[in-house]
Amino acid sequence: MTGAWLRTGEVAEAAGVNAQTLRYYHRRGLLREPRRSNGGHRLYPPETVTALRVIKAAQRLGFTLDEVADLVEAGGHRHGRPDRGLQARAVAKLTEVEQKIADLQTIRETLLQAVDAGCDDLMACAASSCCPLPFAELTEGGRRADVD
Amino acid sequence: MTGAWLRTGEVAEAAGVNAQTLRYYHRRGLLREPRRSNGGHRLYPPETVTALRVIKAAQRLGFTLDEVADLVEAGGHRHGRPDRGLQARAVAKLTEVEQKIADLQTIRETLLQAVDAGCDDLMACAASSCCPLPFAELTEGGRRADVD
DNA sequence: TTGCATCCTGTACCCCGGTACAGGCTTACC
DNA sequence: GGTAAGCCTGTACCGGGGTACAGGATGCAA
Repeated sequence: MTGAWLRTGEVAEAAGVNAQTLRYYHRRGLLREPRRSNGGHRLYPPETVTALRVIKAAQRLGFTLDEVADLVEAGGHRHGRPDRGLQARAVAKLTEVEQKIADLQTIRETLLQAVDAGCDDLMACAASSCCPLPFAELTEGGRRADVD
Repeated sequence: MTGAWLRTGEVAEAAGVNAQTLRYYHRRGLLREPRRSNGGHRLYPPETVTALRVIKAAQRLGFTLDEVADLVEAGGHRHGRPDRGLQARAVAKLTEVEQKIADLQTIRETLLQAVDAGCDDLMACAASSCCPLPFAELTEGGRRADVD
């Protein structure tokens, strides 16, 4: 089973990422360093392409690269750990995503109101209070802004 | 009318921002440079606090600082320009926000499916295709990812 | 006048997810 | 064995929105 090793560029192209990104993921601990040729060139097993697709999928689901690194790690040595990573983390991420959707919907409402009100100069509106824009600090009265 | 000038720290505190942020906004063209004391200290009119609140409100609505700078500028010399900035831009931003909501809802669905399916190791799932996660490139078949 | 808080400028740094470049070595093919 | 494409390393840079720090000048009150 020595016929299928892939070089950096081949892996990158197959997974649809930049070759530099591979090195970056090694640095970030998302990919293990593969074996090397005598001359020092990396030689990847074909599964690496799958690993990259997994990483990209997780990113699309809103996980940061640090979180992805955790997930991969958790998947790796999940040999009887009580952790059971993926489920719990997916649920947590789901909550985050739902919060973000709610936030954006608030923003949407506000924009709609602003358009309806037809105001045309922010400073003038702020002065005359004709405008429904939330000039007061939302971040103190409502939910915290430092969360996202 | 010379009793109400505010110093940098006073403005910053009244508006709930860091004093350094004021300098940053000057650099970005979001605030005009105010008058100075003999010694070179900035002396702001009280409206500056309102201006800062407006900027923060616009940010909360999803405008970037560059966009806010445009909006402020447009509001300022809107003396017969055909531009009529705020309305058009608010509508455009509304579209963006709605797109983001739609994207997040797709992500939400996918996460829900992943949780339902109960898979626990990304790599294993990717290999066995038991898992409903979109490991293939969504970004090519579906909507473009370079938009946001 | 002295002392301390505040302010000034310029510059560097932070996070995040990469991307680019320089200068040199390896591999693959003819 | 020559040559071009590809790969190696280290380092610097991008954008977005700030924050921090150094070293010096001012402002204000006692």
